[in-house]
Amino acid sequence: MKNLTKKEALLQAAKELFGEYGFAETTFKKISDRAGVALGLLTHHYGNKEKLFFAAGMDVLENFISVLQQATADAEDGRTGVLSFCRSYLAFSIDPDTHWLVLVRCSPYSDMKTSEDRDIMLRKFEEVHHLLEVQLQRGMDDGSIVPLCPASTAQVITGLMVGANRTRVLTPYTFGSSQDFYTETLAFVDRAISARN
Amino acid sequence: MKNLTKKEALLQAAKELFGEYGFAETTFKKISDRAGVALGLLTHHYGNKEKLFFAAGMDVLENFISVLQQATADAEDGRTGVLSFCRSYLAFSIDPDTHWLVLVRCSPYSDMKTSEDRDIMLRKFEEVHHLLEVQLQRGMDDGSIVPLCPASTAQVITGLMVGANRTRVLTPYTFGSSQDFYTETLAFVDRAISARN
Amino acid sequence: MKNLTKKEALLQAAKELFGEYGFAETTFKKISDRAGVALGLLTHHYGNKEKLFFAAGMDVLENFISVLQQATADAEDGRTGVLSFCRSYLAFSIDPDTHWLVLVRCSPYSDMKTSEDRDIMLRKFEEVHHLLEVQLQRGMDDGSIVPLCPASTAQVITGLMVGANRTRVLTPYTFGSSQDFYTETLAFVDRAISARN
Amino acid sequence: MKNLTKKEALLQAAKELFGEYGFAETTFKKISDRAGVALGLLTHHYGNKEKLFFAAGMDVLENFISVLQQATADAEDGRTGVLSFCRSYLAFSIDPDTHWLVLVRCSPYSDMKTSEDRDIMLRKFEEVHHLLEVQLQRGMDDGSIVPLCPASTAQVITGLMVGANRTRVLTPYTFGSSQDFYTETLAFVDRAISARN
DNA sequence: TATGAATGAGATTTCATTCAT
DNA sequence: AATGAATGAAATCTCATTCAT
Repeated sequence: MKNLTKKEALLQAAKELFGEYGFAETTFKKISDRAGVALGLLTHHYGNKEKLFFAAGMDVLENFISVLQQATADAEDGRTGVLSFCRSYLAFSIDPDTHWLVLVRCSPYSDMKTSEDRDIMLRKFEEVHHLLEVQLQRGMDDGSIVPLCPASTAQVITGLMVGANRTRVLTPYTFGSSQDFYTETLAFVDRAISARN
Repeated sequence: MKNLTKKEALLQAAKELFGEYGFAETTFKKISDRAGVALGLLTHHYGNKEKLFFAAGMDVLENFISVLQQATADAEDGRTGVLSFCRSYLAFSIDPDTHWLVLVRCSPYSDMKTSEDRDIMLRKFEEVHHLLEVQLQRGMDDGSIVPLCPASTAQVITGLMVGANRTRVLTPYTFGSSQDFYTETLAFVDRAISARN
Repeated sequence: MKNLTKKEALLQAAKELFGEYGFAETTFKKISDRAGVALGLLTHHYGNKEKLFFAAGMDVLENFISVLQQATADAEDGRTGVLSFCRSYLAFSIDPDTHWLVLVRCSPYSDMKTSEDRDIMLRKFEEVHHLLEVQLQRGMDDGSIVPLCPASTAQVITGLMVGANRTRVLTPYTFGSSQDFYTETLAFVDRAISARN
Repeated sequence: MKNLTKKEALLQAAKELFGEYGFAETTFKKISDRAGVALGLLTHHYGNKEKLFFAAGMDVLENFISVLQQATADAEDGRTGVLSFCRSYLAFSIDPDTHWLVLVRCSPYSDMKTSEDRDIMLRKFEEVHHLLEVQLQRGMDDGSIVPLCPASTAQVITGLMVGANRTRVLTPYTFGSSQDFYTETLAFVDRAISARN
């Protein structure tokens, strides 16, 4: 765990702190202290605070996307693929090792001001939508999903993931175990898309 | 429009600026300038920046709740009530006069740090969940909605509203008219809850 | 001397410090310490360091111009007016109460980067050229000055003032008393312009 | 043009950047980037920023002096020598290949703080004065120049060069072609020193 | 209630210089 | 000679909040 370069240690600390305290409440000092690194190294390696913020988010996003790719690749039909996508999405978000919260805070669904860095993330995030859209189309083709518009339904389901996830990680509203809440969410999606026999 | 007390002018300016720029980027100076009012009046009337932020959000939230109350009260059955709730939610969010964005930024689904003010909003927001839950229960009673857990389903649907709304007001992802996107969202909800005959 | 507002005290300290140490070596801390005033007052009253720098210079420039106006107004003919202009210019520059050095450092003849503030000073400085030009024209009209182009000669003479003054206040090159050096300078100008009989 | 050692490339870049942006606005990074050379070489070869600044200036000054030597050596009498000195001074300053601006910024007539490096330049600059003084003395001896004090007149004329040059390269005040302005300047000098018959 | 000058802690960013490789 | 990561002091500027008027 100590075989990190100083640049990597900085990114690691950034993921922890931005996730925990958000952008505004996280200072250069906190980051460099936690990373055990000189203050000036932050701008030396990452240019400025915002770039580091998005670098941290992008790192999580890339891991996230590869998990989703795996999950959808293994599915036997479109409906299963969609549900597997959703299950992995939610599972990733509550895994303490993923630093999910950084991504919540700099994703396109957060309220950061637009910036060049944000635009890059915006485009990267479209890969997530695409993965879902592919499964929806596949489900319509194989008859496991009712007829619907794949593009906009992908947005609706992503929206549901975003909202359910925020309910879970930002609010105190999920009574019962979060497992239950996520199970309900999956059931909701299933009812909305699956072709009944 | 000019018959505002200075205190009201401050709240008005706060709704505009917090909505447009967020909490951190909005300063006392900007608010008092926009309101055309002395800087010191801000603490005088509202105590501090955070209290003003939540006062602005609460003002929007109260309007929001009364719109939702109206919408659900008029419904003929549970399913219609739920759909009416959702339609009003989304319509409110794109009405330029409601200052919806402030609420987005200080709602429980945003990533503000916890504080006394936030807790108040948290509790107020439960009225929204309650309105929806009532319609879900009603729909199960009158047979227009499939059997499900009203409490957690209310959370799931609220989550969907939150996510769909963020997609619409924060991201550039809604191709087609936003009307279309919101229509798809309502159809999605309907498929997930309505009892088919 | 103590009946200064804090804003005035800041300008006073700025004139002293910018004059003595130049722009780069003068810090907010030094200025506010010398003025006995809070650090933040500097941006509160003057916006930023550069604006304060030019405010200090403009203050000196305005005093300078009114001295030159007086000096030229009293002259009996054009040649005397020009010489009086030069004498006053040089005298002003070695009067310890005028804070001349600030002006040297932000005048158009210094090497500050262009900025909005600098442009204002640039235009103000043209009043100096104009005063001199008027006397040159007058001298040609009354026969005390040889025929020449008043506009460009005004620039040449101003240039000479700038250079002689810099020799005097920035370099160690003026052997003999500076009085002598300035006397030589005036004699030089006189030889270059006066109509001999 | 590419047959520069890294040390020379550094000096070249320094002349360009210090000339264009001044001392404070020029950073090690900009210099090493422009030179295409590692950052650390700067201190390695030149010790520190100030030494590099003056090394750049001294390089220009040495070229300058040899041009002036040539110009005065060729003159047929003292008056012609002085005018040739002035003409060469001004021509050198507008030749784009000489990097004149660096010298403007670190010459004794600029407002750099005193330092060991500056003292060296100060002494070197005296050679310029000396060249001029020699021609003045020669002109008095050969009768082409009116009786005057050579030492202080050399200072006055150098001052005029400094000021005229600054008018030309730092201010926007020279209307007409700069050629015209420099011609006027030479005529002014001539009137002030030449013995009329 | 109303004003805006005053405060100073704190944040980000810059950058000359060092040094291990 | 050459590299560029690393350091941390220092500078500018921001801004919520206080307070005298």
